[in-house]
Amino acid sequence: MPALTSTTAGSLTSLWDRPGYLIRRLHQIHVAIFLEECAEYGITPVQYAVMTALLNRPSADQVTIARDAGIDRTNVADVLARLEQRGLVKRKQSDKDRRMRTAVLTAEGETIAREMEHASLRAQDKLMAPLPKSKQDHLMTLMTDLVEANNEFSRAPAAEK
Amino acid sequence: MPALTSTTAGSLTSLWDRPGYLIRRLHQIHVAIFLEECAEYGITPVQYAVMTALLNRPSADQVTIARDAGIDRTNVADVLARLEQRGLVKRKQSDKDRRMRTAVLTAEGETIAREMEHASLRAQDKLMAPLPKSKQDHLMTLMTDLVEANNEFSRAPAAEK
DNA sequence: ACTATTTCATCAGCATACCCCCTTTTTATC
DNA sequence: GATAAAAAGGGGGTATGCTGATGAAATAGT
Repeated sequence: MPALTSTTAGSLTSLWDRPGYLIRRLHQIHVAIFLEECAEYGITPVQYAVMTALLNRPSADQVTIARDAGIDRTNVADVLARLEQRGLVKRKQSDKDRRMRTAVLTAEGETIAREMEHASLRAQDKLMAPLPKSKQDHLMTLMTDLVEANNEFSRAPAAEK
Repeated sequence: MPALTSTTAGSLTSLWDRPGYLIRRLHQIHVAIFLEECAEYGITPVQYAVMTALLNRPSADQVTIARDAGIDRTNVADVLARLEQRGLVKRKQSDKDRRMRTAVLTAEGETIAREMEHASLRAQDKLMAPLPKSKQDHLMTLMTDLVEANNEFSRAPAAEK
């Protein structure tokens, strides 16, 4: 570790030496850029993740969506409720297991999800632009390794790739 | 693993290829680990960032704290209110500028802030442990570069190191 | 078949994080 | 000195993310 320079008896640490700080700031920045680039759709990053999960696996139940998108179960229900209110998603009770509520994208929801790919790619590019391509790839690899290795520590452990 | 392969024309992207997804997950995981390691103190990562900022710069006003800690200024007010309620922080109106409310750590707040350094370092180590030291440093460098370069895009642009 | 456990969903509650708008106070400009 | 612009703080509102509790339904073990 970069050696948290202890200046006084109480070692005043710079926040910039803390991985948690950098991760939090990176998250803030990504959300800000995403919302800006996708403003015309009024869709948040998490909503987009849920819609992508539904694109890949239609009629999934909420637990499956949570695992696919790496989102907390209780939060998935809230997100789906908002998407349903906007007419982008339809939910119904499963016939096989009446505890489950499955969700599918509506025609409009699917259209938006597919259209948003361009905007979301713009947001990615804008976020990563300060790094040269090789370093972008390196960063992706490092983050992937870290997320995979620590996956179980989160309340919302994701399904594998 | 189920391998969500792209089945139709619409190039279904795996969430794992998106930097935003990895950053969000990394953030989730860090928060979870931090809360676990620091459970005895009942302090959140953001609260700890604010307390660190106050350790480095006592009697700062809320805007300065926001810039030091990289937190939205409306949020800083909420965080300070909670810390004040717990007796870890004291706020008062500035004499020089009566618009400002300055904050200082109480004796208890300062004690906790200093004691928590060990727990927070444990959390850092646990988060970064899956990577060898050299890659940890590399990741820190890449994240720092990205945050510095994109700093202005965030709603809460931080002060420089 | 019956009980015990697990699983899925929801609700209430707290903390973060941001937005917009408003009031108060300070500073800048004329 | 009056007025305009800027800055600090707050309130209200929305979305995310987690915890804990409750209830309903399915499954496992006996």
